[in-house]
Amino acid sequence: MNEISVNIFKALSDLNRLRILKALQSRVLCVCEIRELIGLANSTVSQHLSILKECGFILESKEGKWVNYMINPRPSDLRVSAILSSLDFWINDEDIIITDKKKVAGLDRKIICCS
Amino acid sequence: MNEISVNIFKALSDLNRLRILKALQSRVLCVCEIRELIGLANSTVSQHLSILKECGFILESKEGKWVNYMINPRPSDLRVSAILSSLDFWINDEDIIITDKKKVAGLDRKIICCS
DNA sequence: TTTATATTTCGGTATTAAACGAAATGATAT
DNA sequence: ATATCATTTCGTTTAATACCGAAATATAAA
Repeated sequence: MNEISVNIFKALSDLNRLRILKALQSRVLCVCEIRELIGLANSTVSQHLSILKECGFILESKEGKWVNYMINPRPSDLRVSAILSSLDFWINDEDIIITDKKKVAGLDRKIICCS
Repeated sequence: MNEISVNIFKALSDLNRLRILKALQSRVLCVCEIRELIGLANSTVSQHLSILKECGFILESKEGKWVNYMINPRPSDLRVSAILSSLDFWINDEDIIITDKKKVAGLDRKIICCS
């Protein structure tokens, strides 16, 4: 990855991307589930995910027709891993993120998708 | 300041602001000196400084007709102080920042200003 | 193979942020 | 008080980013 510092901060400079990172801290999510949580179009969510992926914050893995996204457990960039290993320190004061946390538990892709 | 996380990352998501932070790591600078280093208009530099100041990254102090800017030695936000106390860890891979470091030493407000 | 579902890519619009110069402000010196 | 210089604020233009819907792609099921 070898991202330059400004790109790392740019990736973190959008509230919706911070919401996604924090949601993925709870568990693996597919695009549909994230769209449901955040309330943006699928295509927009996909775009945000690709920015986070590009910097090494998250990984994707295919499972049938779904694409699962998860926090990268072993980022090559030390700054990215520093952020990820202390996510609660860096991101904790936005009301919406606290609300999201509760909602993530109730998300079920069997219900959300296929609609 | 009690800044929310996304604002902190937004403040860091511009290369010119990172350049300013790193330059202030070397020493206190006035707006003219920073304008000379970065190559932007005074008004633009002033705007960048106010964004960094708003988040608590830097402090200003007036000295005659000059306004000196410096790294905030005691930021109230833990995230801001975490960034500032490890600036070399967070910001170190942009070529221009390495170039800037050499130039800062040669800046002299007596020569730069008053022109 | 056709159909259905999930995701990504593309093209375009809307919002946000960066940049400038000019005018206004603040401070010092004449 | 007037002039000068550093800085900030204001109004505007330009560039970057966020967003959407439609079309394209990929996988799975019928």
